[in-house]
Amino acid sequence: MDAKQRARYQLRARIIKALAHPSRLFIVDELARGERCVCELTKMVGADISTVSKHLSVLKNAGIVADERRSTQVFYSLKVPCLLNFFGCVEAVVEATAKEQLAACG
Amino acid sequence: MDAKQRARYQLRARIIKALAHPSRLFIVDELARGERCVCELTKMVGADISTVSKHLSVLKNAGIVADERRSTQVFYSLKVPCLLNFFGCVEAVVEATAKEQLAACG
DNA sequence: TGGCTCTTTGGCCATATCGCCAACTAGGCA
DNA sequence: TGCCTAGTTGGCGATATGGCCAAAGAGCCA
Repeated sequence: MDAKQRARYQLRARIIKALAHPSRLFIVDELARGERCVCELTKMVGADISTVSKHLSVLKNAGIVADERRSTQVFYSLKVPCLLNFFGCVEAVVEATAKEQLAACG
Repeated sequence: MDAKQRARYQLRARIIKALAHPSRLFIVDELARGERCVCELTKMVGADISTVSKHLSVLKNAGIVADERRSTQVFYSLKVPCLLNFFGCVEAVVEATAKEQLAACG
């Protein structure tokens, strides 16, 4: 792995890392249904608004969501719909793992 | 987000988290071409063998790779080929972000 | 301007991650 | 058995992450 290749994988990892948190996954799923303001997401996630705001900035910095201020509210939207296909795959891993554990238990 | 839903997103996040590291992404990419033993991956990654072994156990615990001992070597293989589609999407984010930055620079 | 709501940022602490070294285990072979 | 290579595990220090509270911005309206 040379320097160029390493830089490439670091970029990718940064994006995936941004998705690697339950609250952020939930937010992406929710934004897939349409734009939401921070206060709406805060209620749904059930955490402090500052925490949710930080999660949103992580997603924004990774290029996954976009933000738009309208009067006093900031609305976030999903920039990358193809991520949704990925979740199907992740779900497949979840199910496969669950099956293995069931099998292991007899 | 109720307890059931939260557990669901935690499972997904655990899998995504396992992918959220440059070396582990590289390993997954490499395993997509065929199985590799730890020593081969160690050479390619260019880190300590203990470090690579730990990365592999992270991927294994997430259900992403499988391991098989053959004599003194342990071969790892990819269990979830659909992840490769995901990388295409991640790459799209990388490129979109790069374009934005170029545009921002004029 | 002051006051209000919505949102972001800074600070702090607890916890998790990463990478190396060192020690240990597994299997092959003389 | 002893010795070798391949791999895993434990431990340590450095660094990053996640959550809350408190404080600061941003925009509206009186």
